[in-house]
Amino acid sequence: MQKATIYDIAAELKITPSTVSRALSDHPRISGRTKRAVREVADRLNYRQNSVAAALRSGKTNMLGVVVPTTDRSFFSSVIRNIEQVAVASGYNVMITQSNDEEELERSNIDALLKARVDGIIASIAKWSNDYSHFQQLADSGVPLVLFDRVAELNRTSIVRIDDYRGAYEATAHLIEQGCRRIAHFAGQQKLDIYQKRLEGYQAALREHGLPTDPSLVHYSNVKLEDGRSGIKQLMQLPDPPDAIFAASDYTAIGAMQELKANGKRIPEDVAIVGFMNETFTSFVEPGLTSVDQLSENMGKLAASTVLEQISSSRTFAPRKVILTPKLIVRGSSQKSQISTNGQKSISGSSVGE
Amino acid sequence: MQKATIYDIAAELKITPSTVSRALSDHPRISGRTKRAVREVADRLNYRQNSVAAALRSGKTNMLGVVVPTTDRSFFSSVIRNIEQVAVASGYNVMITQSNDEEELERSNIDALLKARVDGIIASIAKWSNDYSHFQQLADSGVPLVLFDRVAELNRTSIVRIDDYRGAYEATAHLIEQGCRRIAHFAGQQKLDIYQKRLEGYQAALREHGLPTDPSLVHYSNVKLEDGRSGIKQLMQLPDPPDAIFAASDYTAIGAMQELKANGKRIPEDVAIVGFMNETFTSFVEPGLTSVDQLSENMGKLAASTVLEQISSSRTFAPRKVILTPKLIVRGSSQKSQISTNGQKSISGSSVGE
DNA sequence: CAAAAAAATACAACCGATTGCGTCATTATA
DNA sequence: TATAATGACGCAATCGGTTGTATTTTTTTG
Repeated sequence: MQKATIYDIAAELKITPSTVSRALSDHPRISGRTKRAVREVADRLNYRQNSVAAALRSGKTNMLGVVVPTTDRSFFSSVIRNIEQVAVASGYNVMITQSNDEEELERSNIDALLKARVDGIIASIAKWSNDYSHFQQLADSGVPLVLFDRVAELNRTSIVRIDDYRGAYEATAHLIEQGCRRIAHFAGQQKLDIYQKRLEGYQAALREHGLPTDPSLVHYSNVKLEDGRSGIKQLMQLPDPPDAIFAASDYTAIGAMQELKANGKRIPEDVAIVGFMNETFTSFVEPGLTSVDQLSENMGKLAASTVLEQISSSRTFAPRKVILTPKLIVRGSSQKSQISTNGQKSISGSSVGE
Repeated sequence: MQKATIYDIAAELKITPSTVSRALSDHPRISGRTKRAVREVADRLNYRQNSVAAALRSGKTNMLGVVVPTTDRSFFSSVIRNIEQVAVASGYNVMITQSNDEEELERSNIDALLKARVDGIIASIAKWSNDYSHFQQLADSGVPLVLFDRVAELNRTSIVRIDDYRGAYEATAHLIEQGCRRIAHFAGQQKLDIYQKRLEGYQAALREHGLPTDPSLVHYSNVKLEDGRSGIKQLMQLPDPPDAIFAASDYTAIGAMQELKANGKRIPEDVAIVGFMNETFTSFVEPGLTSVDQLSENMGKLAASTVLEQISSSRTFAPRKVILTPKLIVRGSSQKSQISTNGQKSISGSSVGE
């Protein structure tokens, strides 16, 4: 039993395929009687439109391509989840590809998406990509492109990100408010803009609160859990060890927390900690890890709606920069003064502009 | 600047599109000289095959469809990650859809995948699906179908799952070995086979170790975190409260852990806990949560390779049942006797059969 | 009731590859 | 040298819809 086509329906009703096609898409110039008849037969034959054929002729696949470093980090999977929801609501499907943070895979993923003729692409740049020419080419070739979180300033490219600077600033300021005076920073790959901004926000907060910015308190790494542990080992050997840590990633923060505990340090009394990302587990550890929430849901939804807009207004579209204001979720790991007991105090807000 | 087609290449070289097509696909009956010339022009024109057109003609899209309840649970996102890896290695792309555990969305997702003419489908059944006819139809219509984790026994359908019974049995037996005698079970929706099997494994372990199976110790829920908390509240009011919990989900286990701590109970001394799923956070909480690992990586890889095989051996394929043996990851939450200090003791193995 | 206007449907090209088969040019064989 | 056997490529149909335009049918109008 082959799949039914519009030709089968047309033959059965002794009308032409074009009429069937129009009837199915509710074209105004087809009579109600014909439409009903067509739908009836279509149902009976279990007809399902062949989107491949439709895409070939119409030039629209109704597919969105997504390139992320990996799907199994809760931040990315949450973004994906929300992209998919928005896409489906607009009749689009989503193709997911992973770069494993490698430039080569990133390139070949883009290639595959281009071959599949997706209508638009949403991506977050691989950690080890040195060169963004593949993205720039993409954008220049007219494919709507939206970068999120790990972005780069490219022509014809929209961006959805959080204000990393501000997130870092607020996190650091929060630690200062809690009475911390020697605050260390676990920084990420400075190649990525997000980690640069976080470092800058951290430094600015120190300066504006009249604290010195001691370079020996900044520890650079790949922000994995182990990096947090080794970072602490180093820092604790300083003549004047830190009384707080602001980590650019929750994983590093957790590693730091584990190592500190192993050394008998109390958190937050001896060392307060703030992470970044607000991963699921932050609320499960003890004490709860204060963290900067990246608004993955909004990010996914905005990335999707932006690329959809860009698709529909094809030529005349001005790339959009959306910068969300992250939200500091305060938990036990940083709360020296017991101001609130519910364990969640937050600064928030979000802005969309230029 | 329009996208280049094989016609453009053909025109430039004064040969026919069919020759170009064959040259690009390295057809043996095209001369090396022509192939080189074609590739050179293709590169220069930045040609990229239009897979939509190729798919229409050849009847193969080289796309796999995936239906999961959600992408933002680490188990599913890990499976997805591995599916994608295997798929890409074989020249396939992956379309992801989410059912949100709803039957209606699950149906419409399948519909979308069918319209897109994916070559095969990998799915994990939605929690609230009462009726699996949409999957059976799918399989009957000849689309290669592989179900994983949350499976159902359907015709023409391959299955990749873990031995939930055994996982539960080992988990429970482990608790018994640790000296626990009143072991409660936080069970999931019995509609789903996986939760039934876990309950059965739990009961079997009790029986075979000469322990009574007390129905009041089994608490049914949707296995969310809150269900763990409320479950504990109930159980602790029993005249003879449990000294151990085997939860069908890590989330419930965490909830239980939190509630127990809030009541001043020590873990594992007063109450030992074992979860199921081995989510990332299990190693971050304190004490570490002993859990049954579901081998998400293997599951993803096997699901993908199975559906790929099924695609290539289309007609003659006998559905395969793959049952993986889960692995109990022992951590602090269940370790009363301090046998090993590394915090990880495990039973393991994996079998492929039937 | 004939002509004009509107409504409904038919015709046919097209999207960009793939592929079975036919054809011509070479080379090998007798 | 005539003929068979290869090799290399061209021809044209095809996949299943979509869509601009032509045509027929129906309704409206004078």
